[in-house]
Amino acid sequence: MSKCDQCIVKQFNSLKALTKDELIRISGCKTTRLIKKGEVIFEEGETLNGVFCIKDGVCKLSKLSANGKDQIVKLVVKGDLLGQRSLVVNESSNLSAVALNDMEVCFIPKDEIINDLTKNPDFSMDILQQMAHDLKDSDNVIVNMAQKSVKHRLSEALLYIHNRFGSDDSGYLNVLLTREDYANIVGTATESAIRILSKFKKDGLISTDGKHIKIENLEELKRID
Amino acid sequence: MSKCDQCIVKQFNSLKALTKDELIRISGCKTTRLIKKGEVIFEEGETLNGVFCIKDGVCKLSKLSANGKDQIVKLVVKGDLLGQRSLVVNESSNLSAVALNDMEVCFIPKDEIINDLTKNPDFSMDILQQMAHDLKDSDNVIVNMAQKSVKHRLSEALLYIHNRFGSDDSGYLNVLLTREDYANIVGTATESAIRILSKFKKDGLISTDGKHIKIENLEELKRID
DNA sequence: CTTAAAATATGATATTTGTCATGTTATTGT
DNA sequence: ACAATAACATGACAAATATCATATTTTAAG
Repeated sequence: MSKCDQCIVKQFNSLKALTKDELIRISGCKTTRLIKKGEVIFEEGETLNGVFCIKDGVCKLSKLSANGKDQIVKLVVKGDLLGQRSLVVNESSNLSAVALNDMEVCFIPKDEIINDLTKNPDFSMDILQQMAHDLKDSDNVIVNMAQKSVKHRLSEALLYIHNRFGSDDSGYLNVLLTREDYANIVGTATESAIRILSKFKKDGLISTDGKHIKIENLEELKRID
Repeated sequence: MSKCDQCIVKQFNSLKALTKDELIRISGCKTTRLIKKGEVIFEEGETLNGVFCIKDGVCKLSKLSANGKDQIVKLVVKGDLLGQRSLVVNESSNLSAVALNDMEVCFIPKDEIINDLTKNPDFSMDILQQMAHDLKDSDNVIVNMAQKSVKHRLSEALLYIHNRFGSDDSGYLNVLLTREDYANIVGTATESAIRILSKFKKDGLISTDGKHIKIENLEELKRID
């Protein structure tokens, strides 16, 4: 069993605010789980019995809209926590989580987190700050959705993924998304996303190799509006 | 000077989690301010030196988009707190706040709130829960913006205002918004908002008297998509 | 009370985006 | 290796929405 107090991943989330003792206690009750690409971590409406700490991999958080389309609300990466929101308000999850590549996650039972939340002000303050930050991000997403064109949103999605997840040696984005995923991030029809990506390709802004996308002209891509 | 511990308004926000002593202390340092309709409470980018507790009135929280349009992100009412997010992360405000009618607000200095936040776990937990709730709301707004038509969003805006703020004796919505405000809530051009409201009126879903809007057929309005 | 400014309204038109159809190319399971 | 399925691609068209112009009505300032 790996030890949370020695885990580097916790540096990137609120668990860093826990004391050594608290981390050791959590080491004793956490479970580690390997999740395959495409696997569902939890579904919208499901009761979460704890939080997930992402040790490796990326997953998408989405919500089903009335029109039957999934809207991807957030991408969650190595280092992020998952499920705190639902846990804090003691509600079932408002989002579904699906792995975008093979993942390794640690599951920490609800009671442990609640316990730390009530007893360690550093921890609850860190969670609070993280949530305040998420809320600001959400405001920005709302404004983008409301005011920017699909083309603009898609260019920004590419730039976001480039900045957040980086690219491999050959310059291809590290996260593999289907065209449908891209459509579900920017909130458009899959065909529209495909068309716009084709246009970007034709204009030399990106190149593609199957699902792999490489940004060829970052500056021009930033200028899209 | 009015006493916070006897103020009914605090029941509706996180200040209810404060002890009587803490409330008395806050009574001593808070200032009350009357704000006229249309007046700016604070601007995007402005440093907030505390939080506002809305005693009466309504204001809009908006963010300026790159295209020069304001996007209204939230309506804040009597009983709500304003500015906690910025205060928690110690950042300048990401939103502007403008009064939609005459308001009465109490301003509580930053240090007092920070002090309570670190010393009273009930208070910080309440703030945390409120923020978790806001975050869920934001997710829903994102999905709506991304997946629903302008007409649908506008119908839902009317229903939201009806539910949240109610109507007067004659059935007119209690909050007066310009057509531009409606456009900025749903994220569309002012002309589009005007056109759709005209259509709603023609179809008997609403009636209008200047800026005053009355919902005439709630059920049909709910059916718009 | 009057006049300028702002808000509302509506037509004409352009642009953006969605939908449906259909074909091709990749992936996956056996 | 090979079907079956999913993903990608693209044309044709429809629908939604934005933009620009202009007129009318309402509101606010002096």
